[in-house]
Amino acid sequence: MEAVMNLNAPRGTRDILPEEAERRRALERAFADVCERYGFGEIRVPTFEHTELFVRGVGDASDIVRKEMYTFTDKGDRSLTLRPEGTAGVARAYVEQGMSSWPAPVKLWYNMNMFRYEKMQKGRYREFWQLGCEVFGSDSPQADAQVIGLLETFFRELGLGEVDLEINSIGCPQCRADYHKALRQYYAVYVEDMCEDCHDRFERNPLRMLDCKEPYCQSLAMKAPSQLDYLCDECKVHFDSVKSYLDEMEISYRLNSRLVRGLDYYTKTVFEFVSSHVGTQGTICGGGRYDGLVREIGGIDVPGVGFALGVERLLLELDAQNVPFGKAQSPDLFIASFPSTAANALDLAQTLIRSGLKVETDVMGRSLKAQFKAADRMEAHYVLVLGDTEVSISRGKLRRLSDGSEQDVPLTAVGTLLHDYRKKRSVAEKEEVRFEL
RNA sequence: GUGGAAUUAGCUCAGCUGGUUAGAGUGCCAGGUUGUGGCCCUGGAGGUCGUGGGUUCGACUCCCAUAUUCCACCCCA
Repeated sequence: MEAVMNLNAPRGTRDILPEEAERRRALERAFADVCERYGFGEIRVPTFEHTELFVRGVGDASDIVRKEMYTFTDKGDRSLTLRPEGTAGVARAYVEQGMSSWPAPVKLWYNMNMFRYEKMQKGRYREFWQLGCEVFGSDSPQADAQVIGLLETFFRELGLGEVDLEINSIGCPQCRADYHKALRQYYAVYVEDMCEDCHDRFERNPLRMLDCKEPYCQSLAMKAPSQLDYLCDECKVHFDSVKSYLDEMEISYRLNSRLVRGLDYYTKTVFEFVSSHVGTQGTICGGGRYDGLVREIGGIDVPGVGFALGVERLLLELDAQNVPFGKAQSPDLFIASFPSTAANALDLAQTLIRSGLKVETDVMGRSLKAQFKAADRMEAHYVLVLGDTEVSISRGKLRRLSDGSEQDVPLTAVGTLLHDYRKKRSVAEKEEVRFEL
């Protein structure tokens, strides 16, 4: 009966250790910074919402709602669901907080964890993080172009290359209905011979038949009618404008008439940033316009456009492209001490750290030699040996680990010197030149 | 949800067709002069071989279950 404790993190969840946390923090900061420059404000919404919100918002035809939600009943007998995506919750907040009376457009960004009950693969987790933006209140193609522009800026500032932008328009409910009809008409004669999944898709969501991987289905998809030919005038003009704005901003994109979104709320513009490095989960970022969403969840008729960016996939991509990003900074100084000077070391470290430096001291009672090894391992820039002599004359030798050079300095000058060194380092880094001291 | 592969020291992995005290590299700790790192040398700690059953004289090696990961679908960030 006594079961052995399962020490594994639950399937699809993971521990984020300091090294990765550091990179994430850098990523999140960069994103927040770009968003603020584009005039977006941060929003944080609850981790769980009433299940009904996602069923209505994301759509009961979507896979997310049909089989991937973490739904539970609380003690008040309410059905709640851990958010599987961000937009529905943000849209709910928009309605509940009366943001429709704010000066339009309302531009929000978020950084939140999401939960989807899915089978694991690289770059696909049951708890994962998304960075996202939403623009409420503008039906202008300028808004579509601006969120894409924001992403382009973000990727550029990260130093990320080799991600492709794909765009498409899936029209509005009216012209999409026409297109669905046309698709069904086209597929009707073949459907018997198509794969099992496509039988289901034919009934539920014919758009999906277009990106089926089965050879036969794919051959049919090649000749299937294109959504773009069925766009109504308004949707067509909108899409053309989006494209021309992108052209104007010199953002390259690939038209993909078979690009579909997994969530039901999308209208008109849809887009993805894809990479070839993340395995089958090549989509790093997905987004689009969702003009019907706010009304669908019970608000007024407000247009919206936004995107969600997968943090784990972006990190994989940064790794794959060897983008140096968010590396922890090494200590400015390691203070080596002896039992008799431990207190002095702590005190000096305290002072220097308060001045803004990163300083390490030994708390393992190690030999001097071992302290040097430790300092070397953490790539400290300098080591100061603080022994009885140094304490009594208030001077010490500051040793630079990169070349072993030492200089004799008053202890009171150490802080200033190190700040000075640090400044020179950062300047050198910026100009990508070697610096001499 | 479907199909397949993997799981042995902190990490990356050996371990032949089941046979005595389970290995390497790396990392970690310590020593190689009594106050000085990176190289080198030596030593040490660390594994109930994912977990639970079963077959067997005997299982890390075979069988079953379960957990986790990975791959292909599905789908998505």
